[in-house]
Amino acid sequence: MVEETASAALTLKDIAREAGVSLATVDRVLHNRPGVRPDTVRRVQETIARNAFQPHVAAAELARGRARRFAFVMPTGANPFMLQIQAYLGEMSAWLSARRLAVEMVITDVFDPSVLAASLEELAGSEYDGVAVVALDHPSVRAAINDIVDRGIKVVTLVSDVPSSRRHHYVGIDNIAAGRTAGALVGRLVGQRSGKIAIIAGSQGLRDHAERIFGFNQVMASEFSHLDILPLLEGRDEDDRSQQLISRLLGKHPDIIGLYNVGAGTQGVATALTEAGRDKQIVFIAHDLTAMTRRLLLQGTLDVAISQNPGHEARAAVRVLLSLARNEPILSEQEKIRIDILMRDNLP
Amino acid sequence: MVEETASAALTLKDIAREAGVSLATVDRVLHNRPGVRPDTVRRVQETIARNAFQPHVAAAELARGRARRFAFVMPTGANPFMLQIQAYLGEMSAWLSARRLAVEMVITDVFDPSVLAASLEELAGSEYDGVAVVALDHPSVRAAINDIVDRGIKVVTLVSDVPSSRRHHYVGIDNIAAGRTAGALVGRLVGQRSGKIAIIAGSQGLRDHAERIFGFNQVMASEFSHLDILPLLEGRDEDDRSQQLISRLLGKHPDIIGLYNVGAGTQGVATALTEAGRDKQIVFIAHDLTAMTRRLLLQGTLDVAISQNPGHEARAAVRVLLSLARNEPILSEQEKIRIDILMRDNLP
DNA sequence: TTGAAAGCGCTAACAA
DNA sequence: TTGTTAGCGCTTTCAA
Repeated sequence: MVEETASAALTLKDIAREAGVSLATVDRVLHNRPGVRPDTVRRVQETIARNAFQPHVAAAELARGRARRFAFVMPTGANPFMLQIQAYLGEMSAWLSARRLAVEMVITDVFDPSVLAASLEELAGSEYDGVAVVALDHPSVRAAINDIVDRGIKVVTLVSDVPSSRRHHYVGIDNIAAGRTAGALVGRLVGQRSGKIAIIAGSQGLRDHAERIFGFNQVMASEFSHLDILPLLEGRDEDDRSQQLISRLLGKHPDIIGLYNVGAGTQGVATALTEAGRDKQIVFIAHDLTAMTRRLLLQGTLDVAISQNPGHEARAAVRVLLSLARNEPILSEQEKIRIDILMRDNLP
Repeated sequence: MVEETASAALTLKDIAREAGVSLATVDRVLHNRPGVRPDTVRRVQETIARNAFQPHVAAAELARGRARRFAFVMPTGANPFMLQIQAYLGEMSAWLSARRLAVEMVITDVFDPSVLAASLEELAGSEYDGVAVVALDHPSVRAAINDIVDRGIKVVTLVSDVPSSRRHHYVGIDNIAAGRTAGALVGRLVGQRSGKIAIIAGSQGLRDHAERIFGFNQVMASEFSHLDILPLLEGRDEDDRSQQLISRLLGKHPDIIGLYNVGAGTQGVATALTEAGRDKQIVFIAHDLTAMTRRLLLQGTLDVAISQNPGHEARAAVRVLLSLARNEPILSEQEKIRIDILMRDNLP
């Protein structure tokens, strides 16, 4: 039994002939370009629809000539997750250049709203077809994003969103759901035991951290209200500071049974746990898969890493920008970033 | 700070000029076609390498003219996971036809080795550029796959592998690791409690089921040896039969605390659990995300669904076949199928 | 408001 | 063994 899923190949010429116009006119209609009588537009559109005509992307890309240029605005510093995204973009270079796509990195301090906004404003005046940006949610950043959009450049926010802007797409996870997932896992994995749960974040000022904390607390309050949540610590995503804070906390509370690290600094937290000799008794959940969290998972110090796939995010951002630039529909199911639960046995 | 990742665009013509040969010769070398002096081959290859030349895929695709045809050999019957894969292929139809790719379904009884082998042999004589097949691991199937490969057709196994064949690629998960993941989750989620663990599969004869059982037992024996694993039940992936078997088992053992369903029939198992009023006390883990398992997760009957993303598998199979057909490298990180752990809060 | 025509960078058939 | 050349199906001037 054989079933067809794709049909024979019509071309622009076929449509032109059937609609009784020239190639150029069909092209104009296809791209909503001006200079065609409404009447003609309708006739051509009908012909296109009637034949379910799909223009050949390869031909379009070739005829276009000009290469597409995308800019990725990424943070300075050694954040391993961001470095992984950049690494995957690097690995795509052959794929990109075979398609005449150019991806350029713009490294800037995304945590300073005025610096980020300035970098973005610069891009607004540039020749880019699209921009992916790890965006801080701040009014001046929002304004800068809207400026870029107004210039006809496609914009996707990456990892961190600015929902109030007019960006075309967000590539990243739902951080509230990620926090809820962490909460559910802590609650489930501590089992019947009762005791205290510690939570440490980089800073409550970071939107993604705040959202994760919100989701976490939501679940703890509604489903595990017998557990005692300790006040939030802020480790600024630094190992040393996180280690000190957790060491002190462990000293004060001998009955901690669960620990959630919302941001970075996981190595510091892990060190505090092992030094106190309590890494096996305390359920420890953190974010992101790096060489370090992988090692901690394998040795059992870390119970679960909640992560988003950096390779997928990198590729999804490129694909979405490309689809937007080509005015193609986006395969939204494909581009949705999942919240991965990684344990020792399903490590990729 | 701006960093380039892709370079300016050379063309075949540039390479031809620099190597002192014609377009056609460069093309021959590029595709390892015969009829070029070894000497010339080397010179051209050096020029290509020196310039890191990447031929423009769009131009190649366009010049080639002929559309590529892929066949997907999928099982008869109403297996929801397989239907989801087919559905995602359907959703890709605009994407496919814009690239002049044709995907055709060949529905056959993949569980009968002779029927499957016969279907495959038929494809060997066909005009397909590539075949994706949900393959039973059996000598005659292996032989049929090798025949197809010998005809120059690209083959990927989908969901279920035949590692001993010469298929070009496998798109699916590591089922041993999936079983291990299930074991680790059951063991962790039952907590301090001690009691019995039930396990039911479709059939031990199915390779993926056998592998999952193997992985599950491995983890239970090494890490949760205090738990008592009951003998394996075989529900033939049918709801009714699974329900009966589990009902009887629950009646016999009041101290069951965990239950792992390796294959389909999850609805039957869930019904047995709820009818016995024990769905909240027993940790229940099953496979695949469907409307039904989603509902069971949300209502708390099912604790975890271990799944592989059918949309990703469908797209990965197409992309891999396409890359193979074009002799492009495969982005292996992208095409690797992950073992997803899905709980209520990270449902996609 | 519409159409004609010259490519884009390859592939493949044919010629030399 | 190598080269020449006519397209592939679009986009984009330029002309009408």
